[in-house]
Amino acid sequence: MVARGGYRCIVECMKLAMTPTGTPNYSETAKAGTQPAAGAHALTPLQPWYHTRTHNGTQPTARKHALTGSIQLIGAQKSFARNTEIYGETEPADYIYKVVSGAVRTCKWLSSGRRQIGAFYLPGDFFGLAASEEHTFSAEAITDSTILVIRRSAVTALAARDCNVVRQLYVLTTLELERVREDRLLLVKGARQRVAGFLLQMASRVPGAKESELSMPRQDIADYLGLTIETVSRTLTQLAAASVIALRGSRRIELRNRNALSRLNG
Amino acid sequence: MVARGGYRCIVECMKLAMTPTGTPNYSETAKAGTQPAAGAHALTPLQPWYHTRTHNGTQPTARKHALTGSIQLIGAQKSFARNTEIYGETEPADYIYKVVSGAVRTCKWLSSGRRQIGAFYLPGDFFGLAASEEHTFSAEAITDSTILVIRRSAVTALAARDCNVVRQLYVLTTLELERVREDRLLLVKGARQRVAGFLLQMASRVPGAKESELSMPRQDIADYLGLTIETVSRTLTQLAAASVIALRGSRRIELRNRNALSRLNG
DNA sequence: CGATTTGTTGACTCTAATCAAGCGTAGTGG
DNA sequence: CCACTACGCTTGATTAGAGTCAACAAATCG
Repeated sequence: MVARGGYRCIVECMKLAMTPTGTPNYSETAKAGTQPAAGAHALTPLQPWYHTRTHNGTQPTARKHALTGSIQLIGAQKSFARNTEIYGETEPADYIYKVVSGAVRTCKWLSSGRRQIGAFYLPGDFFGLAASEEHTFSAEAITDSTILVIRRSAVTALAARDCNVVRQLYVLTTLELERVREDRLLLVKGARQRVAGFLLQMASRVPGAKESELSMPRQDIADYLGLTIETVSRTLTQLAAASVIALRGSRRIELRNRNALSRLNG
Repeated sequence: MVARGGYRCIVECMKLAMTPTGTPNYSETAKAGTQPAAGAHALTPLQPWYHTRTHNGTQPTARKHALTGSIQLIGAQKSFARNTEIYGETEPADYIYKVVSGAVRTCKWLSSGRRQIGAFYLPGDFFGLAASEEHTFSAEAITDSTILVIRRSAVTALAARDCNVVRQLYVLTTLELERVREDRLLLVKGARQRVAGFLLQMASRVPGAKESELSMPRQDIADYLGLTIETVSRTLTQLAAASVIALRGSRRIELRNRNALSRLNG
């Protein structure tokens, strides 16, 4: 293993490109999916795009609305075990993905040996929406996950016929852009602020309230925030000492004082 | 003035919202623009989206191709003096913008009094493409600039009729997303790496080669990289001492050894 | 149950922030 | 035209904060 905390389990059989038939041999068992009312939102009308606020995480489910309906139907579900690669950093971007259950991280290896995590994706989130024909990040399952895998060419074909598909892709990308921009701000702050911001971010994305179940280990948080695992651990301990949060086992964190967190994040 | 290096020149007459006629009273003098062949790219066909590589800055002009043609025509040019605000952080996002000449920064004020710069925009670049109906960053002219100002509602109307417009917006946003993602990586590295990465980034974006004319002052670079002005200055001095770069006046920097910079950036 | 991974804590180091002068150029007015 | 001022930039000394190395504790897995 090259560096601490990294996984490179290259499971060849999971690579998605080029099955003989042109269609991946995934079990098409159409499970209902965990997210509520998939397909219920039909095609968004034109004007309301700009009214889909993400902003301060006040609408945690905003990203889950778009690209439902038709696109959902052309995908196939696939299971990925913990720490297995969904796609590699330089693989052709032939598919787009949607998390049905579990959690996914996208990451990149810096030549320094450090791993950087680009984003976390939770149930309902799309990922793999790349600009180029090659991925610039790799994607890995954090926990055992079920992923909806959608052929990009199918989406493209759909888009050629149905303009609303393009529109939905646009909305999706725009929201992601907004999120990444906001996210970038985290990294210019101190360790306490980064951790505080991260906790708020995650809390705003899960439907449940106070008790936040983080699906990722400390190392992932560290690599996401550009900190070391030690600093993350220490900071969490500090926050717990100040009873801003409470640690209930390593993955379960209760936010006892969001205002204090927001103030820190400021 | 609140903090060092900040400008908040709120020139009311420059605010873009709500002129009585519904059209801003900008001089419609259709200057040819500085970028070559604006409008020459017509409407991009469907498939080639994914072949528009940005990747390692090998195609610095990639972002300048899209959204030409029809959309260009519905905009009006407007001049902004150095350090004036183009739009504010919470203003309604009624317009989108394209840099014709000059340079623009988008920024945000953190409650700590620090200013964070989100991005720099150079001639040919679009900015103000927000997801929500309100801007989350403000935009300011770094130098005296000419900006193409386009009513968002006009774009929306166009998009309703012409599907290709949506497609172009999508491409534009996708490229921006890719860029921001890449950019985020810079901020997890050390000071030397950040500065090196920044220099390469800027160099890849201007058409000319070795001699890079940075349009922004040190403070802007610092706020962009999440460093202090002192650290930026010191780092540049160091790089110059190692003759990786050469400083010719504070804004003019020659890259003498790109390989070394890339290695640093890695 | 032992073995291995994952998380916490401590001591020390090193990098970048902070505080504080000093320099150089550009612009202004006598 | 030159002195004066202002601003942007550089440099130095010190400090705070995160990284590193190392040991240990806790949780998880087979």
